[in-house]
Amino acid sequence: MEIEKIAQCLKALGDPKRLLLLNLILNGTQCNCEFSDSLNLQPNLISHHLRILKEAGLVNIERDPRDSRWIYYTINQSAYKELHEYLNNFLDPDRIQPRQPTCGPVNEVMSFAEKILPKAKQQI
Amino acid sequence: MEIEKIAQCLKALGDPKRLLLLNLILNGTQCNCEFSDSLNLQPNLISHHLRILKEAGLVNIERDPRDSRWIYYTINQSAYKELHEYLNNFLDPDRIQPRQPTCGPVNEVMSFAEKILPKAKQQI
DNA sequence: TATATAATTCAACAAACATTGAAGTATTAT
DNA sequence: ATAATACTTCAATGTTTGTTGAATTATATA
Repeated sequence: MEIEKIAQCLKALGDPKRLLLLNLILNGTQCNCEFSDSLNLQPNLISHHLRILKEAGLVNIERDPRDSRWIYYTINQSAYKELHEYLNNFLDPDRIQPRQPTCGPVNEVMSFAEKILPKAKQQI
Repeated sequence: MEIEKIAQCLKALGDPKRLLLLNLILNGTQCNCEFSDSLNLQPNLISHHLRILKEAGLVNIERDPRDSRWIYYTINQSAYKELHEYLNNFLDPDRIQPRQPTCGPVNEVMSFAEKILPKAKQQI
């Protein structure tokens, strides 16, 4: 998954209403009308936010075979799993490295240590 | 962590350049000048994006005690861990529920089953 | 004191975004 | 055929955002 795609997903999720919307879909809610009632938003605004989630690839769209006026949104499971795994790795706190100065005053001290006190530096 | 705060963090991360920036901080890089070199962006633009990450609470700012012209950005570990855990739960694919129709044509069938075939419905 | 350095802040702009109300599409019900 | 339903798309609005270049702050150096 490319970084632009990850950013697009995160941007799509970076809105409280869309987070609530996605949460409803996760819970099994699906119709625009239900979203509209739950979130107290106009149907066209729901459509707008759903499209952003869809364009990010997080949700699928499906029309009811009996009455195609009804549209059901579902989680795109593969994309969802991929995002989950990517973020779980990316945001892993174990990845946090201590500062590795390559410039600035601290680095000059390090350079000094490198020249004058090579063994002391190894202990730092 | 409130949903608005989560959304703010996700929004802050919803930009390729800020993802790269955060990745550099995670790896131990810190000075504006280094970010500027790595990402090929002007220092003031780096400042802009760093501020958005800071305002989301994801990074800390610290001035060099020897030469306070230099500013070091570091990961806000507690906020980072909290976000990691929250998203790991929120985006967990196991949370995905099957559709639970409460309206639409499918629901009418369910209502029919509820009235006429209560035992058959339990098998669905 | 004057100059250089590291980074931020300001002003300005076009592009993108959320929101609203109205119109449109496709389908079903009467 | 007409009306109702479920939802989308369009047009218009004000707001926010990313980007640029210039000005500014704060500190260190010559």
